[in-house]
Amino acid sequence: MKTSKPATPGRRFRGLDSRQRQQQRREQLIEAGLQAFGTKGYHNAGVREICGEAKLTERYFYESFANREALFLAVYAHAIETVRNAVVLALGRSDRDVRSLARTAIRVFLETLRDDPRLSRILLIDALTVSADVGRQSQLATQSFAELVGSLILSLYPQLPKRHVDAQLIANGLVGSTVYLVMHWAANGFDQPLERILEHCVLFYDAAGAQAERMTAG
Amino acid sequence: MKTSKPATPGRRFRGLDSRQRQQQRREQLIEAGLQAFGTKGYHNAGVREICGEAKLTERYFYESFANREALFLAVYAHAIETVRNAVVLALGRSDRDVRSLARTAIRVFLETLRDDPRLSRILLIDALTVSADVGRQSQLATQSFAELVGSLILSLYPQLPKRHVDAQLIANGLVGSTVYLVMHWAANGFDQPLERILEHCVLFYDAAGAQAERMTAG
DNA sequence: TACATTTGACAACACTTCATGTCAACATTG
DNA sequence: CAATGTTGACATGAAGTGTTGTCAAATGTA
Repeated sequence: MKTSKPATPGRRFRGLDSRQRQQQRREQLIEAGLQAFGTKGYHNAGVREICGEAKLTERYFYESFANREALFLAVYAHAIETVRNAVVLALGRSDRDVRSLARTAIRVFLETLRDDPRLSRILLIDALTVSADVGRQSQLATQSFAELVGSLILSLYPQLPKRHVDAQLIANGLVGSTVYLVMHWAANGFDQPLERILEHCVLFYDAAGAQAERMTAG
Repeated sequence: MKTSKPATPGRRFRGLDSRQRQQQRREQLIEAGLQAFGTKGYHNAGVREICGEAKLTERYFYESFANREALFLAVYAHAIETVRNAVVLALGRSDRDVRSLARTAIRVFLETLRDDPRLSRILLIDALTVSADVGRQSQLATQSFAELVGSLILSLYPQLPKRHVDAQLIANGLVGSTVYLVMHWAANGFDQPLERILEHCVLFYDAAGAQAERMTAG
C-alpha cells in the first residue's frame, strides 16, 4: 500500500479526524454494496458502480476492501447482524412461553426482510454463489441458527427416540420451510399479508412439534 | 451466420451425416456444461473451459448456443428432465396408496441427486443467480412441482378451512424443507445414509398431513 | 490420386473489469 | 497567505472473456 495509515489520529477534516473519515467511507461503501448487491445481485454489480453509488472513487474502495468479495463479506455480515439484532431485540420484550417466543422471532424475521428486500437477496440467494469461501461462511451461519432450533426441539421433547429421529435434521427442515416460504413471498413482491405467511411458518413448527410428541409417546 | 446449415442431410463424416454430427456436438457441450457448471458453478466456468471439457473448439460452441447463458438453460432443462424422468419411472411401478407414492418419489429424488451431485448445484443453487430470466424459469419449475404437491394435499384433505390455511403455502413449505435437507445433505458430502434423510423428509409430509387433519376436524 | 468438406488449433478483436497511478483542485492549519 | 494534507475525476495497464476469423491438417468423395 502506498497510503499506509499513520497511527496518529491525523488532521481534522470536515470535523472528523482521519480514522473517523475512513470509518465513514467504509460505511458508505457497505451501504452502497447492500444496495448494489441487493438489487442487481453480486455478479452484476461492479466496483465502479458501487463506488458511484457510494459517491466515492475507486481509490477509497481499495482503501477499505481488498476486492469485491471482501466487500460482499462485510455486507453479508452487516445484513446478518441487522436481522439478528432485530430478532434478539424483539425476543427481549416477549413472553417466556416457547411457542410465542418462536412466533415473535419468525415475525420479526419476516418483517425485517420485507422492510428491506435487499437483505433477502444477499442472505438467501447471492451468498451461495459468490465464492466457495463465502458459501461456507453462509452455511455456517444458517447452520448455527438451525442448531439453535435443534436444541430447542430437544429441550421440549427430551424423550425423542434418537435412534430414528434426529432433532438436528428436523431443525434443518424447519429452517428450510421457513426460508423457502420467505423466498417465495419475496419473489412475488411481498404481495400476501405478513400474517398469512407467518401463520404458515409456525404451522410447520407446530406440526413438527406434534409429530415429535406422537413419536415420544408411541 | 457464415456457416448457415443447408437443409440437406450433408456429406457423411465418420458414419454420421451433418445433422447427426451437430446433434452429437450439442450433446457433448451439454454434458461438458453439466460438468463445468455443476462443479465450479456457472460464474466460474468460461466458454473456453467448457469447450476444452467437451473436446470441441469455440466455433462449435456458437454453432449450437448463442452464449453461455443459453448453454446453461439447456443444461438446466436437461438436469430437470433427468430428475423428472427418474421420478415418473419409479412412480410407474409403485403402489397406488398416496403415502408410499410420495415416499418413492422423494427417495428417487434423493437417489438421483446423490448419484450426480452436479445436478443439485445446477438445480438448487446456480439457477437462481445466472440471470433474471433463468431465475424466473427455475422458479416456475419448482413452483409447478409445488402446485402438484398442493393439489395432492387438497385432494387428501378437501375440507381444509381455506380461510385460514392455504394448501399452496403448505406445499411450498414442504418443498422448502425437502430442498433444504437435500442441500445440507449434499453440502456435507452425502455422508449420512439416504434412508435417514428420506425418513426426515417424509416426516414433514406426515406432520403436515396430520396437522391438516387436525384443522379440518376442529 | 485430385478435390471438396469438415475439423481442430489458435490468432485476433472488441470489450469489460479490476486495480493502481497521476494530477489538479480543494480544505485546513500555522 | 503559504504549506500541506486530502479529495475527486480520470488515465492507465494488466488480465480475462466473449466472439469471430484464419489456415493447415484430417477425412471423406469422385
